[in-house]
Amino acid sequence: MKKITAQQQKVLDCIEVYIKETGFPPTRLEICKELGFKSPNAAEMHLRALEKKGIITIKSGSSRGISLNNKPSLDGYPVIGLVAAGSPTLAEENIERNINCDAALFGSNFDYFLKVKGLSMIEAGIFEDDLVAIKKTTEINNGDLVVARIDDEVTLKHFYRTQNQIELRPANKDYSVITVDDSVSHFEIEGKGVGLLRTH
Amino acid sequence: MKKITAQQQKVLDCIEVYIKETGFPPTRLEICKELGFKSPNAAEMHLRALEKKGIITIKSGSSRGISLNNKPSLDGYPVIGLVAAGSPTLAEENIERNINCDAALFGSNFDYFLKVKGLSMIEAGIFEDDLVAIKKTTEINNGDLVVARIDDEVTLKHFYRTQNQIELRPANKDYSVITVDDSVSHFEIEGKGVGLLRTH
DNA sequence: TTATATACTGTAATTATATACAGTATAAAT
DNA sequence: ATTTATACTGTATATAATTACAGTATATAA
Repeated sequence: MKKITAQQQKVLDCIEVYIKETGFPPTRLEICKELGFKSPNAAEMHLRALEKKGIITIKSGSSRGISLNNKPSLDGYPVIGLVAAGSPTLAEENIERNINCDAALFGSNFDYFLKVKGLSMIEAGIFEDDLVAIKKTTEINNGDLVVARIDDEVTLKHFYRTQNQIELRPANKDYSVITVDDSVSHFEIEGKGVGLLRTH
Repeated sequence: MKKITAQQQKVLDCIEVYIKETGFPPTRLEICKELGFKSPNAAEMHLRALEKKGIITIKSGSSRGISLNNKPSLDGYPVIGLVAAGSPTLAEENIERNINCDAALFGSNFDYFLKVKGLSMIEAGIFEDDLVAIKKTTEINNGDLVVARIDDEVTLKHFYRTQNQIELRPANKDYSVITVDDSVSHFEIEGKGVGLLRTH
């Protein structure tokens, strides 16, 4: 993101405050009135600059057609979509969006949401595109829902430790159990599922 | 809050979706285009009705001057456990606890959480003690997850309207379809499931 | 029976708004 | 030394948008 000038920041703040108070964005003239400009073109130029810098989007020809592109929700939780091979789960590139909610929404606190891919946990009531709230921890008990990394691939399964090996069990009879053994060069528990969020 | 008609609900939903997608409210003509009306006055009249009922506020003379009055409830969203026979779902005695979260957690806004009893929706990934986010509305499409009241009993099922009857279908082959017919003295749709919350 | 509310079509006027164009001025970058 | 970006004023105009008014039709309430 490019640097923003002091005046552009003022205009941006003005838009944010206006939306917060009214529920819709201001017009050029309203921005001028608020900031003391005498020409609508003053606002127009700042809006163009902000758009060029990718901070807002202006829908041409529409009144009040300003949308804010920044949703950095300070206290939101990141939604992790597909994890690119080799990148840390929480890397910027894997964050799909942010969700604002209470830290205690699922009893214990958590760190991020993982968006479920595939149907391997369907019998546990975990469907594709469901969001599983993940708490970063390596304290795992048998039967826990875990996020594990196996050879640069991230997977969500039930964890079971038997006498001398670790099993990652799907909840779908069409999938097979993953056994962590010598054929696996890298294995790591990233965290534990503490909750689930689904939008119908 | 006064009762809202089906058409007014459509207009309200349309506004909510539009704001969610663009960041600013629609014009009368945009509402018409979305809902198939041919006169801007159709939208105007619905907006006036919604304003009269206190659901929206219209800033006169402003383009796109629509604000939603839906307030993020101060002490969170109620979790409804067992609904006592004869009592309104949201009656004090049925509220188990309150959950603090964003109104837009599930895309559209919602009114309360219903705690799931029994296994009748298990094949839809809805387990016992899951919390289903319910939006109070009577606008239902086939296949929607609905909260229905049948003879003072509240149930969560999939809604299907066939030629001449209404069916409430469970998502569990061990349960049978409920057919709404003459044997039912009272039937009412209370709302629609828009999301799900589960704590592991 | 007569209102009153819902649910629209269709037209038109007024005003709200975006946006182009012509300037002025200053500071930083090339 | 000349361009380029910032930071505006001031005017004008096409069009976006609200909103009034005149109808039609149906259902429900008083």
